Amino acid sequence: MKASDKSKSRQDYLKAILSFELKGMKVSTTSISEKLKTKPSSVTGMFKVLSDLGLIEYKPYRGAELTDLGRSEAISLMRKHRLWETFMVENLGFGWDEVHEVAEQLEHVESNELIDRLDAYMGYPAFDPHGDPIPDKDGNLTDRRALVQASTLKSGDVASIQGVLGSSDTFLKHLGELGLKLGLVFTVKKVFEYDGNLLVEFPNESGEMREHSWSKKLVEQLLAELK
Amino acid sequence: MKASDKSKSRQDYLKAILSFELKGMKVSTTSISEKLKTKPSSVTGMFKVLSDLGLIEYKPYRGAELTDLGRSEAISLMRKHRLWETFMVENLGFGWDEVHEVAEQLEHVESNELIDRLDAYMGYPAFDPHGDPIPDKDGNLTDRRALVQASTLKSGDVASIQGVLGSSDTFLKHLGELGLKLGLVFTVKKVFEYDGNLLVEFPNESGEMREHSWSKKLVEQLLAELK
DNA sequence: AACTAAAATTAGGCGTGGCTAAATTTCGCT
DNA sequence: AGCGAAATTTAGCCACGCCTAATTTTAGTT
Repeated sequence: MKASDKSKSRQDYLKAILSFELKGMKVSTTSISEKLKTKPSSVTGMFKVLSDLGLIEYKPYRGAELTDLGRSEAISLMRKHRLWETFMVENLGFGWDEVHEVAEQLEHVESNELIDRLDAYMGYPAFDPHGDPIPDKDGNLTDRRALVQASTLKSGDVASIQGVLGSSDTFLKHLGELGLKLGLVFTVKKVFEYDGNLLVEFPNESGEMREHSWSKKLVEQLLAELK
Repeated sequence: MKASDKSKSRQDYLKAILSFELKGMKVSTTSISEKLKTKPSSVTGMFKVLSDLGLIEYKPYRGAELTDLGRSEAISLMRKHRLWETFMVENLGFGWDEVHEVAEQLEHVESNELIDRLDAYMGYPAFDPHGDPIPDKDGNLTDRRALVQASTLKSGDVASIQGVLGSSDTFLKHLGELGLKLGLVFTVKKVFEYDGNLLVEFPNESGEMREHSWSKKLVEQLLAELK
């Protein structure tokens, strides 16, 4: 049995472990079993296997930790998952909420060439449709901690546009029509419960403050940095 | 156990069975085992399972035949396989010879919505990069165009490459090395009686006309459409 | 420090889809 | 028709990843 023996199951475990590590949580057999809809005893068994493969550090009763090898494998899976989600939303027109399940399957397709070409085809997006960063082929993440989807802003917040999640023609064209540019500082005047629209205020080209209504669809694709 | 319980293995068997039926060949346990790199005894076991699932008709010692249910499942897999191959070649820039393995994995992704959107995204292609017809979502095939083996062409004929008969790695790789692509228009300058080679002329990547000699073995596997 | 509840591991099984070896059926040939 | 080789099936086994039940370890409370 070699580390190069990938299996869907092992990959699912690595991804689950990574997700807990990223949240700064201890990786227990119980938590993993809940995430993967298995039982703790099954997780113990798999931890032994992953440990033998050098993918995790595992001490009985002490939980698990990814090794560098395991982490890079898990990040590669995350990269695949997020790139596929991006492709489905940006190119195939799926809703951002419809793509997770299918991406769970697509991420297990073994071909770095495929995923790297898909990445290039989409213009190396830095974020997926949920606003999560997409690791590059070396596993590096663009740091996104300071950025939030504009849809999460509250009334009274002052923020600047620092990125977008989409890259479709129509989306980018729309941004131009609204006069939105990277770095634009705006104030949230009101959040409409009803439809999720945001009433915002920002200066037009002449520097005069104007109010605009941004659609929910739009603000979900805007990444903002709070002032 | 239900028919809706798809499994990679069962799907591979259905596809293999379909491929033999399409060639008009009897579906024996030996032939399937060779195709799937398993053993005849394993095939016997799986035939029983598929038969219980109503996907094939199986009489011991008599081989197997797809039921309508099994055939429609197999054709759906063929559709997925060919659409993914088309996507990889047309959109991602892969060569003909590089896509089969990966498509074998992609075809197992379960989502009709995904494949139908991919189909639409590419404009409902009727043929894959090898010239094989792509079934539509109801399983209907466009009739293969009036194609002839390139080996039957005469001096002076102008034709385009529309498909290939072989699918071996070395064959497909060879096509790439020669710069042959689907749709390539060429002129037959001469047919050599001696060895059946064809002297042909077609443009290289830069658009300059060049003469090449195609071996008999090669042209027997090339499907062409006369202009 | 002892006790107990929660968490984790071990023991023992199960289903899937492979395998080898042995037995059986089919089929071509004389 | 019958014989032998080839094809096929049966019998019995294995690895993987899951399960339940029983046991062991840890950690919190008094």
